[in-house]
Amino acid sequence: MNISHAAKASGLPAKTIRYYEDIALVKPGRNANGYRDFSEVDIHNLTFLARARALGFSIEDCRALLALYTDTSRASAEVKRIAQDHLTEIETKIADLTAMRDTLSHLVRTCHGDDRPDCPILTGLGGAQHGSDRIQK
Amino acid sequence: MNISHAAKASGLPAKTIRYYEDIALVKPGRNANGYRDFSEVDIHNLTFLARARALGFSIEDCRALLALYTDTSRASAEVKRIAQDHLTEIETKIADLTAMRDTLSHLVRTCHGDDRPDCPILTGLGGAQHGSDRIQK
DNA sequence: ATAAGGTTTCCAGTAACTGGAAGGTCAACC
DNA sequence: GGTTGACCTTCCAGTTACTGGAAACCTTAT
Repeated sequence: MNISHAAKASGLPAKTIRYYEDIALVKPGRNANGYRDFSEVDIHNLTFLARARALGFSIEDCRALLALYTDTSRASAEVKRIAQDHLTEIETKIADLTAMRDTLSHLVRTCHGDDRPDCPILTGLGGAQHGSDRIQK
Repeated sequence: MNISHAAKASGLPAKTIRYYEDIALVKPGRNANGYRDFSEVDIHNLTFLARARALGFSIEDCRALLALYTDTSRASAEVKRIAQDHLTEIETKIADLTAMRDTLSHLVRTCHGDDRPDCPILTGLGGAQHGSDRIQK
């Protein structure tokens, strides 16, 4: 299976697959002509990686998860720990973004957005801090 | 005002302030000894930048906002457009992360997390797609 | 023979810093 | 005057996870 086929099967761009080989996440074989040759297992691993990345796991987390995935004697505790840590990270990000959104949407709502120079958004960013206009660090 | 003072006043690390000078976001003066010398306006702009960055605006957005900020004849419409675009981005990110969180927290909940090798998280990532275990791209 | 469409490697760039090295400066203390 | 310690300077490299592009090779069809 050549790389474009592997790309289609896994949903990852060919460039990304080459990169994953570079950093030793996958180790496809090679044909006589030098082209990469992906086995079913390679495709399966790439699909695994695509899913884990879609869930926001870092490459290093993916490397660990993939190692655990192929080790049938692993304990699920280790996997759960990685996933739980990542879940906590995601929840922190959601909280941060939600706070940003609340502040920003308030600023946007109060800005008339016409051709007048007066702008509560810039005033808010510029340091006029009072009441709900305050921007948290 | 030297850089460590500016850092304290703006809440930005000194390294970041030097970087902002590098990319021409601020242009502090220099003392005879070569040390940077920050004016009140510089500090004010740094504080503006710190706030805008805390709201997740990109550096290039910050550059545009800062230019609009110092241009008292600007139209608020342009500012509102940048802010609204950014707000939309943030909302997209929140939605993406929320979807990740939902999938991942489901997987984490179903994993017993002990020393047994059986693990629904890995099974979910590995391609067993049925019902609510399916992972969205 | 050549053209189109694969594939290969390698190099550079992205965003926004951050760490570290090597060296200059300043204020205080002995 | 010398030395220590805390500043400051510049510059270079590394981070994350790719992505774009160039130059060149392979395959298949016309």
